[in-house]
Amino acid sequence: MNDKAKDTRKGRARRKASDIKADLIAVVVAVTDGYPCVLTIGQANALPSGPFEFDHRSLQSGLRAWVEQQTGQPLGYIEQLYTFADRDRIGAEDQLRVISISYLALTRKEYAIASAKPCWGSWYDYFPWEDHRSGTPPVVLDVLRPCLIEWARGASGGEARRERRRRAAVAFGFDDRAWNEELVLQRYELLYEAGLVEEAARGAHEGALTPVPSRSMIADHRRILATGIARLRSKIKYRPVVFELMAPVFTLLQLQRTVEALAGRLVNKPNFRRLIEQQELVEETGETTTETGGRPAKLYRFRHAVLDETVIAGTKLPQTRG
Amino acid sequence: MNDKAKDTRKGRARRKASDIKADLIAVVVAVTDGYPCVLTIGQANALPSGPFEFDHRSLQSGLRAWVEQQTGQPLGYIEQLYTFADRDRIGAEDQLRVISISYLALTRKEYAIASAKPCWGSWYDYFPWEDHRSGTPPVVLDVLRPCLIEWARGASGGEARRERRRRAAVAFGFDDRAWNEELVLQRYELLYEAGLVEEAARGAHEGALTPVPSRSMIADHRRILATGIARLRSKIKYRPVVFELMAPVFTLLQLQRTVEALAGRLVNKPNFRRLIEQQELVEETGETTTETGGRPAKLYRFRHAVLDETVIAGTKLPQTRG
DNA sequence: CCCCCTTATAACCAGATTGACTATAATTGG
DNA sequence: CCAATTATAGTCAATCTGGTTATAAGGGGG
Repeated sequence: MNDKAKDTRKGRARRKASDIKADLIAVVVAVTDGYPCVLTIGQANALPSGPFEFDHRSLQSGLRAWVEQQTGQPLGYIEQLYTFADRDRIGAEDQLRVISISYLALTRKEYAIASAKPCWGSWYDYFPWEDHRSGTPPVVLDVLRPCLIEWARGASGGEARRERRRRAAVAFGFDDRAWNEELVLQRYELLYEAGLVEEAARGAHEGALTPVPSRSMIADHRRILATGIARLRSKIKYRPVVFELMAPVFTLLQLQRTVEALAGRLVNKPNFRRLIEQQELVEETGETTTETGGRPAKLYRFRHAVLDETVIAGTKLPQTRG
Repeated sequence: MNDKAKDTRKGRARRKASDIKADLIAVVVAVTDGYPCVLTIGQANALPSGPFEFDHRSLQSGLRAWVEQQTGQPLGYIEQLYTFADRDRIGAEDQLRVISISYLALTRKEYAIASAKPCWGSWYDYFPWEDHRSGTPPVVLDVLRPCLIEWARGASGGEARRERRRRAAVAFGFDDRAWNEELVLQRYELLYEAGLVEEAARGAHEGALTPVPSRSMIADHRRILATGIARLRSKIKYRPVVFELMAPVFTLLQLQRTVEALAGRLVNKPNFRRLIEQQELVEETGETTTETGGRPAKLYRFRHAVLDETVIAGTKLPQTRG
């Protein structure tokens, strides 16, 4: 064995395949009172994460362990987001390749243990341009649009300028295009490319443009969050995952408000009810609540049986194209 | 440093986080003459794969390198399938955790370089029960159904028996249920659980049932293939990925046959044409071909522009519910 | 050379789904 | 008891979907 050679000229020697580290990163989401919240650590600028270790039974259980240790929040529903290992993400000294495996988890804050200090924040603090529930937010038209137009003007060549204009228009719904709430990642990447988010300046980019007012995160965590939001906004339309975020018993309006918080746009009330009922996703508990003001609302619970019945088929939530 | 301690009692000492190996595994798909084919190595019983190494620029480029080296097939479209690292997949001697990162790649055989010996096989060799283009295949009703009924009978307790019956019925469309072509993975896992595929017997399972006639693969490669097929069958319905499998110029019927090969079921011809045209996914080349027999068919090409226009929105292929 | 067979292409129709709107019922709070 | 608020039911048109039928344009065999 050439262990000695390896030990003496550590970093610069040829690398073995096992000089690899795997990081687990979690986007943990909960919704309360119409606010879609994400779980963070540090100064609310990092997602819970930690290395995959030898005694972790699986990737998922390793993730659960890290999140619970760092935030006291136990996780229920988990799904994988993406795995990546680009050169940009190399560890210090270039000695280690880091593979990042990111996950989306859905939970409810009530689960949280009091001992730890879970740090929840509305994800619209990080993406103020994504909340269209009260119409297009001012920041889009007043800040982003002029900045992006300016950015497009900076391209070299007329064709490149038109291309930038078109991309911005598609992503943000300019020029009478429809807003598509699923394009979260495309929008973030466009702003990154245009130097309009804080983290774009870190890599010693060109002219340091003044970033759009929004909360940032360390490394590429905000990008991972964007991926999680996009995945969730897409998934609620064809899988009954919203219920992971609901209390065991809820009213239909509460369910609708949760969907709207996630999608960042309002849906039509009668149509929403019809869609939920005709898919038999929920059943009445027989009770009502008056806590909502007005006429008492029937309480419902999720029919867990549908997960077996339709397995993975149909079961789509409203397309929220209203 | 306790390098010495580590070197002497190698395997059994406490492990560092870096005792990790990452494997890249590819499900490479092409379609020719109505056969959906998968690229294999060895005795057509393994997917192309190899470890992620230090000089790979990214996971994807590492995958491309391995596939090209092992099969001579360059890859075009690639998307990630899943990353896993369960204890089952531990390396020999329990000294190494292996993380497997699987990908789905779409390509055309024409690309293949003559030097290597690419080994293509219809994926229905591995999943004979998945091809419903000529109606429900005999193996489903004559072999799988009785075997699964027998398996359900073997459960302990009436409730467990009913549960098994129901799961089998949902997955395979028994008892007047509709066949859902997307449940590829559920079906495979059900057969695995029932001991009806060859690899289920490897883990020294209970009674060695006689497996259903079908081609098997090493390790869990067949399971990964099932994941890839399921993803592809789902994705062709809402993203224009079929075109990655088509020649630059094609007739609408050729496009339809490709979709049918993937979905394992027939679609309605006029509806298919209407769907393709109204989405403006293709444009006429102005030429026609008589190679198809009968009346000459117009030739079309994919409008790559749609990838920009709709970005990630709409653009869905037929739901193939016919 | 004509007829038949095959495939391409166009037109049509009924049922289901969707989006949007309107009306009515049941509470609370002043 | 009235007004405000919320829940719930019903309606209507536009669209989409699955399916069928009819017509056009080639090649090949008798």
